[in-house]
Amino acid sequence: MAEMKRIGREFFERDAEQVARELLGMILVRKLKDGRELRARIVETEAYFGEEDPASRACKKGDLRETMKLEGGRILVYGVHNNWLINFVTGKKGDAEAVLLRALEPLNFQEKTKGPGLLTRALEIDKMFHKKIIIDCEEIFVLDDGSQKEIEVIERFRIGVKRDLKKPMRFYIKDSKYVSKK
DNA sequence: CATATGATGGACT
DNA sequence: GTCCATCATATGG
Repeated sequence: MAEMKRIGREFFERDAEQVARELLGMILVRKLKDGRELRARIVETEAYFGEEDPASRACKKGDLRETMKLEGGRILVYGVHNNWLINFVTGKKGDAEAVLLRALEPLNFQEKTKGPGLLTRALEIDKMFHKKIIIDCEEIFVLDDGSQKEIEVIERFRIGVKRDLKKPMRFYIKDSKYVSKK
């Protein structure tokens, strides 16, 4: 078994695209109140930016933009169509950037996780986590087991957005059965 | 307080 | 691929 390393602040304080790519293959750990520990591999992510990104909710002023401007490593949760979506804020303080978690591969549990709204339900993530810091959070964090180097990354345009950027900002693990959409 | 708005999911063609 | 139920949130008065 490869060494399990917990991801720190430096990892998140970089460009959203870079973080979105490198998050693939890593393990998201969620400790529930009842003691159960859910583990899932991150298989699909999307990068979002600020004012210059027409698909980002941070292109308009408000709490979403302010949260995305915080330092890398913050958790951002917001609701749409009665689903909670979880993001990790990336970049330095002042940069409006974040990475959306779109799909997970469950490792030790059996719930639907093929989609951003489904995975938050499976992991019991809600607005309580908004603005928390993932670096030293006991209830949720990310582990690197070193499997990332064996992964082949596919690039696609983002899903469900009206206007996208010129460059694909959605990334997923090739051949994963748990990707939300090919 | 009123109301517009989806970074969705699931059902259906 | 298209349609749409549904509801927390953001924003403005």
